[in-house]
Amino acid sequence: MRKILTASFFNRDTSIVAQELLGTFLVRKIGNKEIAAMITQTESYDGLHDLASHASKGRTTRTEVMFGKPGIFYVYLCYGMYFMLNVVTREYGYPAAVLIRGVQGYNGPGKLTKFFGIDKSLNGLVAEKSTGLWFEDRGVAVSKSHIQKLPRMGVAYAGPVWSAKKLRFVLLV
DNA sequence: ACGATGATGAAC
DNA sequence: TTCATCATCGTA
Repeated sequence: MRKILTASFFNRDTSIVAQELLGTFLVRKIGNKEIAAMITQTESYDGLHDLASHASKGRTTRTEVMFGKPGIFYVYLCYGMYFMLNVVTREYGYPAAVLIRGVQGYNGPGKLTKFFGIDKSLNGLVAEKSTGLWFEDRGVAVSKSHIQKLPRMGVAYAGPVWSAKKLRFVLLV
């Protein structure tokens, strides 16, 4: 079973999407080469009130895509070196996204984007086959007991309340 | 524990 | 136009 995830999958509660993304595959096609890896770690960033989210600063040139349609990519450069891959969730106009923090074999968001050849040119594009990067449900069953909930990483600046929230989801293998 | 390295947003 | 800040990683 191979089902490509579309807008209706992403147009839901952000932490539900973040959890259901675990066990699905991130697929990248460059030319006629196709690579895929199972997603094992995600983080949820939801709404203007979430101080850890870039969108908490409001609508800016950088955060604009987070207000966009569900199922588009939000890619940005971090620490001048690494690209971060996010997928926009919720309805158009509501700022929310899921950070793809790790796939099987490549933990760490900077490493996985390097491995998949992801850069800013994908920012704002729809996750579908024609883009060359999309999400696929390959029928891996993930039970709730195999999902670990932890605080998000590197978000101490968001203050004690928001940095403590368990919005990082890890798939136990 | 820390430096590399550059886009970003806010202040001036 | 300048400044502080950062959703990281590899080397110490």
